[in-house]
Amino acid sequence: MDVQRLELLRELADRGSVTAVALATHRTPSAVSQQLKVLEREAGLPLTQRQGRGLVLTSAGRALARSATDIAVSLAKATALWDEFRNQASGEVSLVTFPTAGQMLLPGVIKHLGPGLVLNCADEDPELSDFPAFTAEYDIVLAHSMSGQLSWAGRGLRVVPLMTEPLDVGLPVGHPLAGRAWVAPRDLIGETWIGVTDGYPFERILHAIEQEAGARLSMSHRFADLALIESFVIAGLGIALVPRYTSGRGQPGRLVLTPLRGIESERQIVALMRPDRAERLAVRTVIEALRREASQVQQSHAAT
Amino acid sequence: MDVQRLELLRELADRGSVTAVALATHRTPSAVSQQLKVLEREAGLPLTQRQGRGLVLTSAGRALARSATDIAVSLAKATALWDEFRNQASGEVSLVTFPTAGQMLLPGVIKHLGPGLVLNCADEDPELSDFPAFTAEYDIVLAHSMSGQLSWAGRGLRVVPLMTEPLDVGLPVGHPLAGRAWVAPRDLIGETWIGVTDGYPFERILHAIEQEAGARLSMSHRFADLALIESFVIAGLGIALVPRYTSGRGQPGRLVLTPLRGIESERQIVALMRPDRAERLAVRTVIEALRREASQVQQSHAAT
DNA sequence: ACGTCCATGTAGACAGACTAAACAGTTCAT
DNA sequence: ATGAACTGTTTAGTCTGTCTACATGGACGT
Repeated sequence: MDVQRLELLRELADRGSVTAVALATHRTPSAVSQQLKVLEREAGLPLTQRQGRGLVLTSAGRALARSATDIAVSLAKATALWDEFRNQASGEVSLVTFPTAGQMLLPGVIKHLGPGLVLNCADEDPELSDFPAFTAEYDIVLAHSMSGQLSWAGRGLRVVPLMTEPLDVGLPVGHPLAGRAWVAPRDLIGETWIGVTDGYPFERILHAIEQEAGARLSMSHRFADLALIESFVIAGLGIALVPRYTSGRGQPGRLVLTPLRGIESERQIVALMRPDRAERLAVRTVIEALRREASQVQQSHAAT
Repeated sequence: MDVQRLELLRELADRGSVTAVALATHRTPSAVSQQLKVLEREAGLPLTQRQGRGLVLTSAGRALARSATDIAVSLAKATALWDEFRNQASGEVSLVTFPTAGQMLLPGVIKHLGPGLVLNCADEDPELSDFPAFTAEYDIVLAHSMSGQLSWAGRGLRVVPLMTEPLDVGLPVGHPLAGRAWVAPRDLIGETWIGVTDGYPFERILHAIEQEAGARLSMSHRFADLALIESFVIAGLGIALVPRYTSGRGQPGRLVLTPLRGIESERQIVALMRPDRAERLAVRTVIEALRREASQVQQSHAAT
């Protein structure tokens, strides 16, 4: 029962193909296949099964892969303890984010990171992305979900809530509602909306508004990029739901954010991690920095 | 941070010398030394330190060895889960016992053990033995202690209580006290005692009797072997404290066991294990059998 | 039927952990 | 004081095991 081999099985469970595992672990597919074969012989019963041209785990294989995760976690815990002992958060940490969260949090985080800790960031369009899948590739995945709704529970991932960001109604200067301290769903009937592509949390809130107001909303466009949506709103082509902390940066003063009452209108920004990676000291350090930065952003907005 | 190397460090912590580790792991001392050197280089700071002609762990080394134990435990847990999955308790289990407990429990345990599980037993004289030290060599160590008093707490060992066995006063047939249902400490003043060698739990009870009765006891001999003590008692050379469930087998009917009241007179029989070994399915199975057997012995004596 | 995508065999190269033997320091006895 | 016996370490060389490179054999889509 070699740990390395078990790790390979776990990777197979995460990535779904021998080739992907080989790529991720800097090996040839042949090597992976051979090691899995040895593991299977040691285990005493089939762990994998051919399906089409691919390979899937048997129930036994999944069970063993779960155990492999436990081992990986306790191994990571041990090395983290060791790093604490020497108090140095070693190594590199990789991170993916969706654009707005990255813009809001990452610059501040990277500035306050100690030396010897390298944070490699990347961004990924949220519309077409399966956030949990990225945890195989990156140490930390910044994702968003509706409040209360844990879309990715039960996959065995570590979920750390970072902040909840209100979603306001974005209005152009001069709009009839632009002077109001807040608006209710019924105020919004008859407006033209700039929508976002499917899969966004915004979507559900719009439906909730429709439900509450008792009328359908007219949706004129569908964009993924926030800056694009904002420019349309500013141009008077419609109104939109926009995240409070990350809106209006491009053209300050020309977009009016108005809170929406009567509906819980917010998105939750969380960090997703594979449990073993979550234990690494370097990763935990970054997570801590993210939480500090998030609460700071929230406070600075509450003050104004 | 290789697991095998960490395991070696852990063994060093347990056994205290490179040679001992080499012997236990079927390697040459050279191999052990080399691997420890590699580990030290990986760890980044000294783990061992020469002391005299031996080698001791630094505080850093001890810390890392502790982590290594955690890893070993979770690894053992995983393989145990796997064995459960295939429901077969694989492999061999080694056990040491002091003579009386072995005589009382082991035959019954071995009889009811399933196939494919081999139990290797050995006995060790309890007088000169440091029970915890045997956990390095054997999977299960049967040890005894005074009730309530955990002589071997805090060493990071798993302790499973098996039974508490009363210690009665052994009298020869025809002794003035032999007809009594029970005796109190004051009844025992003036008797000549057959003692046991130092370190035995018996010792403390004798002291307690002295304290309670307010008089010193005269001790004529000191033996380790129970059968020898019994034969002296039967010969009328003195009386002795003997464990209730394992006495009088050699010459039935010639030794009278009389309960001692007014003093807690019992010994606790426990199983000692290294935490990682305690997780193995085969080991857990044996422990379960031991507990069953122990409670059965206790019940059968309570019935008479 | 073809090329493409998989996983898997086979042969050989390479790395790393081992043994054997010589070495160096400490302890203890004579 | 000196040698014998014990530590752990170094060196050189062997060997096991994991890797790569290349070839093979199915499964899918066109």
